[in-house]
Amino acid sequence: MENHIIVAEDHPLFRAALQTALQQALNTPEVTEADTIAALQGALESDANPDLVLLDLNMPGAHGFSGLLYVVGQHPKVPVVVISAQDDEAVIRKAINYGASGFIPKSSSMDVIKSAIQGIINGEKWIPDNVDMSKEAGQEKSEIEEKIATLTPQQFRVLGMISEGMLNKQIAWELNISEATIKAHVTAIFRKLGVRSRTQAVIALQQLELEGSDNSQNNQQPPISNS
Amino acid sequence: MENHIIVAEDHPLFRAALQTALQQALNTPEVTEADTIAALQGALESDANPDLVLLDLNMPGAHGFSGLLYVVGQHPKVPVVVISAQDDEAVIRKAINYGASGFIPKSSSMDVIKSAIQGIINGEKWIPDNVDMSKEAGQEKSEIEEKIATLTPQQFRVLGMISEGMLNKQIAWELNISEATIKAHVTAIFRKLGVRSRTQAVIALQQLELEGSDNSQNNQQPPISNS
DNA sequence: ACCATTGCCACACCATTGTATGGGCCGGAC
DNA sequence: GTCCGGCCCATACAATGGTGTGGCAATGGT
Repeated sequence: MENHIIVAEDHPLFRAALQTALQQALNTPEVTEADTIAALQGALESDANPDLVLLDLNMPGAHGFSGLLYVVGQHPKVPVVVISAQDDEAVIRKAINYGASGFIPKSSSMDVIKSAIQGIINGEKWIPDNVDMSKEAGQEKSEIEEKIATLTPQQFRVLGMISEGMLNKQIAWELNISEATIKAHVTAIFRKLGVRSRTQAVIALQQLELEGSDNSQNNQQPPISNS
Repeated sequence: MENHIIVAEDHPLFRAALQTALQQALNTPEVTEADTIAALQGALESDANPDLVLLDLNMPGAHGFSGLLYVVGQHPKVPVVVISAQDDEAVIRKAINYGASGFIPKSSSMDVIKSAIQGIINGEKWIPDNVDMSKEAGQEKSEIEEKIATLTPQQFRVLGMISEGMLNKQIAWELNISEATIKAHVTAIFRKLGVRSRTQAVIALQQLELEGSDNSQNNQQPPISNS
């Protein structure tokens, strides 16, 4: 069988390793590589129904889970496997809750990666088995996450550039479209995100990244008793 | 002896607990409380030479280590003890490298806190003893961190408000000064940070928070099999 | 006492941002 | 087919953002 796989992975070495794993795990797969979120978007526009997307978190152009949220938001039918160097239980659970079909830690061995890919291609879920997915399975997406998933591809690109500090003028030049159009996109993005300035937009995006790092002082009162 | 201590801590319960610890650890200390970075700044302007500052990370008005950086930048002689719910080794080492005189995890018992305070008042350093500070002791501050330390108190306040998405006009109203003055501050801040827009300024600030969470692929186990 | 430095402030001026309105071109869904 | 929605573009306008210039007061070194 011929499978089309999109590999969205920043690090060239690891991308090559994934290539090898795919060649061995599948029969003559057709692999498209993407090293940025923009490239991933391009690949999904060429073929909106790949059999699988391997997605690294923390790619250039994305922040935290925003890349995953975008893909599952725009292409709900496409199975996405998250590949990440971070393998906290919280990160894994979050990825699955946001619609990923699986999670493969970068520390996995080649054999593990191969079997994971084969399983997922056949419609299974796949996660490291030392993770307990049962508890708290029913988390919801936060506000901002749902909103990001409603952005159109172009809007998502523009938002990414805004959150890199670029001016409307620069974005227009980079995308080869007029500044007037950029402004139109920007206004649309603000409406969807519920903010009123580009500064607030990048602040909203930061929230995304911090949410995973859990923690802290939710309700932990001081452990003090005293004399 | 009369000691003047500033307690900068957001959570009221914990602030009260620290009060108790201070009363017991020291002889009739004079304690000033601050629940925001702005309040801490005010306290430091009233008395620029307190004997000790207890500083919680993640206070309203600060982001990550920016509060610590500001205090040590503007008041290098004042000993600062960081108090935090996060007690990762990386966070602790970072705090010390940025000029903190000690680190007290929020999970510490009352006795530990008392002895820590007593030690630091006497000029010692104090860190949890399960942390190995020897390795990599000579880290340097990153670009952005050094820059933040050069901000004036007012500039620091303004930067904090910018990174909360406020307009110049709103900031002016909040600080009871004219918008023109805010703009002057903003321009000065940008120069010091090396950025050209408020958006880039908040992006620069995010870098600060992410730097600690590094660690990436230190996992070499291939511990997986599958679903 | 003098000067240099630094923070604070205000006015004038230009650049950027954000919105509204209106239009044209597609491709997919009904 | 028609309708809808994304994408593109333009004009005009109001608001906000950012800089240059200069003035004032306080500080600290000489």
